[in-house]
Amino acid sequence: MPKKIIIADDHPISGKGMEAILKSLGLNVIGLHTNGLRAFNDICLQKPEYALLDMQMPGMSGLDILEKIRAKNIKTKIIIYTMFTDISIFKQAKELHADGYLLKEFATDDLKACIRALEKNERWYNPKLLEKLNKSKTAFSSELYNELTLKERAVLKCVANNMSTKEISLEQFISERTVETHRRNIRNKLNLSKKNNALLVWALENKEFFSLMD
Amino acid sequence: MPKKIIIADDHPISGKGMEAILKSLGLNVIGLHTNGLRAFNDICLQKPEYALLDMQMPGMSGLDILEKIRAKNIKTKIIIYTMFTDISIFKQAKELHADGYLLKEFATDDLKACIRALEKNERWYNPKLLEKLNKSKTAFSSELYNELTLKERAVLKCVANNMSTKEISLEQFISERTVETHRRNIRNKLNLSKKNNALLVWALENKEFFSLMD
DNA sequence: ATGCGACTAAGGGGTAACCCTTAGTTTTAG
DNA sequence: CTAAAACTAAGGGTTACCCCTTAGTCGCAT
Repeated sequence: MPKKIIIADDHPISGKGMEAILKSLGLNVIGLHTNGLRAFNDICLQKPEYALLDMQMPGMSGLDILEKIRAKNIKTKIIIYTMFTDISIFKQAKELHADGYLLKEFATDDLKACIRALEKNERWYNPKLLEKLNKSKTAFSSELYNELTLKERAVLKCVANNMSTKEISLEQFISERTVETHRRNIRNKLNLSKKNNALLVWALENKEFFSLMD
Repeated sequence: MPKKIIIADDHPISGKGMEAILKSLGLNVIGLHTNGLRAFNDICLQKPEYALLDMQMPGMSGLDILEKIRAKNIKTKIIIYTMFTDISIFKQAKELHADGYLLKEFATDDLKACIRALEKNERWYNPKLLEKLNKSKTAFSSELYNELTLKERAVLKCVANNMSTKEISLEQFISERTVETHRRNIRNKLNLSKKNNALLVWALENKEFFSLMD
């Protein structure tokens, strides 16, 4: 007996495409929604084996549905898919134990691989995203950040705004030489690589975390 | 007669805090929810003058609620607030014509200013975010990006990984001089400033958008 | 009082990323 | 077939960032 699946996609065309691929994989598409809330209700009602959910939907995102389905202890396996490689959404989906995570652009191949995995009771995530998540171990360490002195933090914030040493020296009322000293001390304290611009890259990537601290 | 307001905040403590501030501003808090969906239903039912919505909520984010309220033509003025200064969420909220946008850390002052503005039928957004949005005229423009040639896009991706000109030349099998030429052409096509590292900064900030394109 | 940490500053030198221009070769489109 | 793009490469120069080291002043705590 073919497995049942419900699709939720904001974009009707993309949804139809998914439906076609799933049918070609021998699945029984029993629902196709463009609205998150309706998809959620339908999943609760029909409890299909799988649900394929777009992230970008008005009302209720795929992630929202995933969370609520998990909370209700429904055993439908949830596959999330997105347009973009936003690592934070992927992280959330992983934490909520999504059963699959696909990228739209690789829909065909990803779907095949994912369905195969799900049938073996395995999870399947787009390998590009897994790799990306792995690489992003430049994670913010508040312990290291806390070792910075006040002046160093001020300089760091300037760096995060891509200010030059000269600009920083003017804003902070210190000489350019002093700014350079601070820069070096910051890099050392944060154990950054000796690559060029390593501090700038770190500052930009961790801006959100310290831009509002202190 | 005091204006009515409904609050939605994932975090009960933060919600209580908001409630206290709003009361001190003479508002009538008629609802306090920790769940997006319930808050949404309550707003539909009671149609208060204002709604104050947290972005981080399970089920339905403040943005989701904003969108659905607008779609239903309910005249409740929506104030969104967030913990972080994520510019993309702010942008979305602006596009959906949120009536207010606050940052949690400045809750007290922001709320006062915002309510005052709303009473004059004006919108109010946290000035820090407005400034940030303004500064980020480095915003991603797919039109401009589409003007880049294939080789230029390849080089841009390398830049976004903080690869040096030498490293790029080795990976792309071209001379360092050629990489430099590409870099300059990219900068010109994207209208980037002549600041040092402007390309690197742009590449890092827009990585998400082009990292998986083509 | 002394000694540590923070902050300041500088000398002297290296490399990477930018600036401007010119120009040859290939590919593609009219 | 020819002209416009795209891709390649280089000459020659400036600036900014980064390296290492030394060193003075200030405030605070043992």
